Amino acid sequence: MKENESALNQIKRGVVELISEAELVKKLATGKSLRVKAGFDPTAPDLHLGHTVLLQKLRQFQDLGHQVIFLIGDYTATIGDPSGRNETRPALSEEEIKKNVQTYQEQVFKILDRGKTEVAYNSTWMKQKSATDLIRLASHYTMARMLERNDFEKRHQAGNPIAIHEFLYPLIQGYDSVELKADIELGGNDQKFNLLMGRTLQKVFGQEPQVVMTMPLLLGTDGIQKMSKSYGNYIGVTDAPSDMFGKVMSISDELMWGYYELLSGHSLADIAVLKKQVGDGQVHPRAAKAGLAAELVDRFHGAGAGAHAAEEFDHVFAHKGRPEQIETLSWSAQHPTRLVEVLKEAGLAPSNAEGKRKVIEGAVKVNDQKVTDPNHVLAIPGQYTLQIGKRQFVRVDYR
RNA sequence: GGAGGGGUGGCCGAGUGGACUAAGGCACCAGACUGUAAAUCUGGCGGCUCACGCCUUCGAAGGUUCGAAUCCUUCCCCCUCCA
Repeated sequence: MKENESALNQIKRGVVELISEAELVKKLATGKSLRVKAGFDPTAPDLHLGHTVLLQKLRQFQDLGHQVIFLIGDYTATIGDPSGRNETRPALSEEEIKKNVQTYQEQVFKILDRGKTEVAYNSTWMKQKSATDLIRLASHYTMARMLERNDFEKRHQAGNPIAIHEFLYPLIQGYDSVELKADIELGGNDQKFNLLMGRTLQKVFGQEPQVVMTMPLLLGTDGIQKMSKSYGNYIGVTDAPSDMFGKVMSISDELMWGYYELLSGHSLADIAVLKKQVGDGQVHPRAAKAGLAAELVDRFHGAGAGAHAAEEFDHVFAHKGRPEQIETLSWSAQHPTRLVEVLKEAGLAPSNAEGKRKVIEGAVKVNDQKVTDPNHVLAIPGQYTLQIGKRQFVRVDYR
């Protein structure tokens, strides 16, 4: 019994809501390997740290001997999850979905134990369904209850459109739990409604309702919206070590604590101590942040990668040096040599006009020399290290 | 089916014949200050051109006009009320 208690505590760490604890205790007490489901919409081609909050929790279940079902919502992706949205999501093409699924498969096992993971696709059963099946499914829920949902209600109140098919999303997600006979379903905090639908439908189909656990949403690097590829505020698990380190360093001090709690392996007590030390000046906030950045880089790029990224970071930003790895472009004399055009060709500026503006603004350096003349021309042959802003470097090699 | 309101740059939102590449805000980029933090200040924020300048953009397509985001026609889309 003691074992189950400590397992319970582990499971509960960081969880926002658990419905219900009593049911969870009961399920754990059976001693069986539980079926733990989490669904992912293959809407973004890369996993980011926001996804890992949930994945780490799944991993915990695996380590406790349970079966994880990684459900890929390839069917639901064609609908688009309305959760947390104030507008209809664009539906994805089959081809995009296929590509994204591929990427998920490659990246998710950086965290999950492949041997204890069952990968499922909800298209497997949903494609078999007839219109009649769907209508029958829809009969188990009411409009009034759908509209109780905060995001729907807000959109409704604001006079924004809600398409009928968006009501089907939670129903289908809930039905997935029926198909999979899920004992537990995990999701982001914004998924609560969809997760509860699983319980409702499981009861309808005579199954024991799943336990619902929601995890906090990780804010993006902007500190405002949840981390999401589509908001451009994400840190990808495949980001290069230096990028990952840099992105973490660029988050605000305040946000850092949320990241510590959701992402780091430190105990909550340790984090509280660190926070206090930063508070009374014993530890510089920058150092605390660098520690977090290094830990995360280590996790995704192997032990030691974090320390290396930290060194590199100091070299480039604290000592204003050049990064170790600079993308090098080998160009023939055919390529433009006018600086503004070179910036565009090298991908440092989206247009000549923008490149020109940046030159005039004094944001551009050639071989560490600031160049402010928009008509500057590079002599060829020659090698040039171009820098725009603080962090973008490209080396151009004219032959 | 009927009546009314509306679609403006990444977002919000002014503008109802010329001074409109389109006010203002947010976001974003760069510079200063820093710890690539926050806050603040400064500049920028459609494209092409060394440049004079040219081209593209106010849901879509046509039209009126010397001139259209603004007027007309058709179409598409959204919202509200009634049925």
